Amino acid sequence: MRLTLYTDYALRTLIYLGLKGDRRASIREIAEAHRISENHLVKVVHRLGRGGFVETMRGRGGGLRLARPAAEIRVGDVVRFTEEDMALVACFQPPGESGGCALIDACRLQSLLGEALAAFMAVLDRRTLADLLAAPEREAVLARLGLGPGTTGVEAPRAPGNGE
Amino acid sequence: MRLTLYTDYALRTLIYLGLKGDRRASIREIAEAHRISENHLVKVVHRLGRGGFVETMRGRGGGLRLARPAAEIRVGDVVRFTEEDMALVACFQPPGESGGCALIDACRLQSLLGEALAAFMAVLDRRTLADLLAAPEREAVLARLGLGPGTTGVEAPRAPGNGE
DNA sequence: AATAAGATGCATCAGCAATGCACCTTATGG
DNA sequence: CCATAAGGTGCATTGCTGATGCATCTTATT
Repeated sequence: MRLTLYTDYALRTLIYLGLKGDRRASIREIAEAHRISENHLVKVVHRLGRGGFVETMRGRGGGLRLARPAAEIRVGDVVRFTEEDMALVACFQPPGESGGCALIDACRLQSLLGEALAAFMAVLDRRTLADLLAAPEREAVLARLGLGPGTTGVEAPRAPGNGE
Repeated sequence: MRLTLYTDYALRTLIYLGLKGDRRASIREIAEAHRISENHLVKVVHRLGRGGFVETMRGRGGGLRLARPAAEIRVGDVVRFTEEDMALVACFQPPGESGGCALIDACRLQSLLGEALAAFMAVLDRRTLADLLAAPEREAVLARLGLGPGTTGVEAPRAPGNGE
């Protein structure tokens, strides 16, 4: 029972962007900060863009940014969006000659697992990205990522006309 | 986010044994009924045996049986036992030179996912195998599996001296 | 003994997540 | 208007590991 790395990367990217505030970040920057595959991250970011979670901008000086305030991005929505297969078990196909679960009607397993999954998601739906950022060690991590108040070492100057 | 087939088979095996009551079933019989790999099922059953969920008996006339009444087998315990990896996300390794999540201290993701997982398991812990067997269509499935009152076609006669 | 069951270890297969690569599109800046 | 820096897109490849198959052993019944 695991979430895919895809979802993992998506959440980490959103957290990174949340920490960064209104400044844009490039995919490369995020990939290097987390030491993950840039190629893979490209796809994650793209999908997050199409899902309305981040706002991407092409071309020079482009990059990405949260499309909405962190407090309005529910963790559950992100997981639901990035995690494709939430089936938990195979149990497809009606019973018959070509395989399939012979118990399908009798066993309440499907509904039980569905109920459990709902409970899982309910917890994630109660929290937003903002909750994930509200940690006591926030300052230390900002510094470690080079995102501190001084913002040294990161070549992403405050975008003009985007002051919040 | 999926459970392994391993867990799936384990649950289906227990359901089958629960439907069969005090009569023993062979691995082959269960594999054929569900049209799944006998080889794989062998390992599942063995593990269920070592976990105290089923009682196996070697040799002629052997087979397996629930080790405890269905009402005393909690679904959550089965899943916990058969599903090895309940980590959900990678996020291991402390931050440092050799990879690892740089956000590890700041992000509350770990604890949030842990909370969600607990909610998931709590639902499964509220139900026992007996609950999974209590379906209205029970009779129909018994017949389909050849486990009906007549027990025709299954060469597993009522074991002597095991009347409950 | 013969046979029918489970026990066990090892080899192999296969699906798919993960990654890499090539190339395209878009935008900014000089 | 070209160079460059960003993201967009599709396809090829890799690699992990769950899943499967095979061979052989042990145990128990008849």
